[in-house]
Amino acid sequence: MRALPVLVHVSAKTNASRSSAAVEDYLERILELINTKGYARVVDIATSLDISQASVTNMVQRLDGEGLLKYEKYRGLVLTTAGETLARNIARRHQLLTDFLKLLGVDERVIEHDVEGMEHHISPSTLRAIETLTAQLKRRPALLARLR
Amino acid sequence: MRALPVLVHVSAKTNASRSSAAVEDYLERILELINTKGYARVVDIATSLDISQASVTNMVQRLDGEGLLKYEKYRGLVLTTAGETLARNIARRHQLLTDFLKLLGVDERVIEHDVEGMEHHISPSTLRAIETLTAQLKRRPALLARLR
DNA sequence: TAACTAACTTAGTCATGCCTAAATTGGAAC
DNA sequence: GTTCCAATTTAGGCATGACTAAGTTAGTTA
Repeated sequence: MRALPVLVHVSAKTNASRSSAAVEDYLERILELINTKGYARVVDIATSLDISQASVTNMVQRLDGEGLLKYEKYRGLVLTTAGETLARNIARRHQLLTDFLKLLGVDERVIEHDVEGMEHHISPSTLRAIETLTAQLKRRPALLARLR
Repeated sequence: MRALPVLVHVSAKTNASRSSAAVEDYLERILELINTKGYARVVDIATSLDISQASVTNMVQRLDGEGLLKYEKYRGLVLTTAGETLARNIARRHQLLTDFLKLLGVDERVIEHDVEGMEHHISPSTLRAIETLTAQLKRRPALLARLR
């Protein structure tokens, strides 16, 4: 009697768990819209990200397929628990990076540009390191003064 | 007699001057290969970047078109002055970011991954700020010790 | 309830940057 | 000089994520 074959190491990462930069941008903005306006329609997302409504419809359908939000044609969308958790993490990362660069005296416009580019490529451990550094810097005004 | 119309602010950025992440990756690696092996063939670049030779041929032809290197079919390539200058700047940025994260105690593997992702999105002014910060940190062992 | 219109969806296209498979080139060895 | 073969190029394709144009939906207003 042979042992049954066993699936070793069943994908620790599901398809949905590795999100692209575009997916992260959408989720981040959707959460922000919901927090400020109370809702996020296709047209709101499109305006906010400065892309076409058609592109947003496509992506929103995809995010629904990935279980990050619930979407009903013509009716609107809400983030799922998974989607909201992910969006919050993305937003937090964005905020931490912004705070860090602010501390260094980088110009606001440049901060926005750079953070939007960088944020999708920063690992949790790097983020933690920057968080720690930021905290330490905040209590060293003398050092901060030297950074300009 | 009317004044002639004048073109104000003639594009400070030529087409070639805004390089994509892919272009930067290629230039960076080509310079590195030339510095270590003395040359950079299509096959070397392909192996080093872990992409196909066909893709490298395409990109190399494009970089030639953009004036960043001189390429002769089947014969090889050399960086132009513009290409080498750009490549050096990219390499320097890469090094600065690596040094910075090293100082924070981030794991080498993570540094490599994150720097490769981030480097294409960092403005000169942000880079300068990080450079200054790194220099200051280097002379504060007590503070550095706290970052772990 | 019929028309209007903002919001939305569908269909088809494009650029980037990668791929594989199938030629082609040219230097080395015979 | 032929043959061989590693390096290279060409041709054709694919995924992502954007676009425009054209058609659909549904809430509002007359």
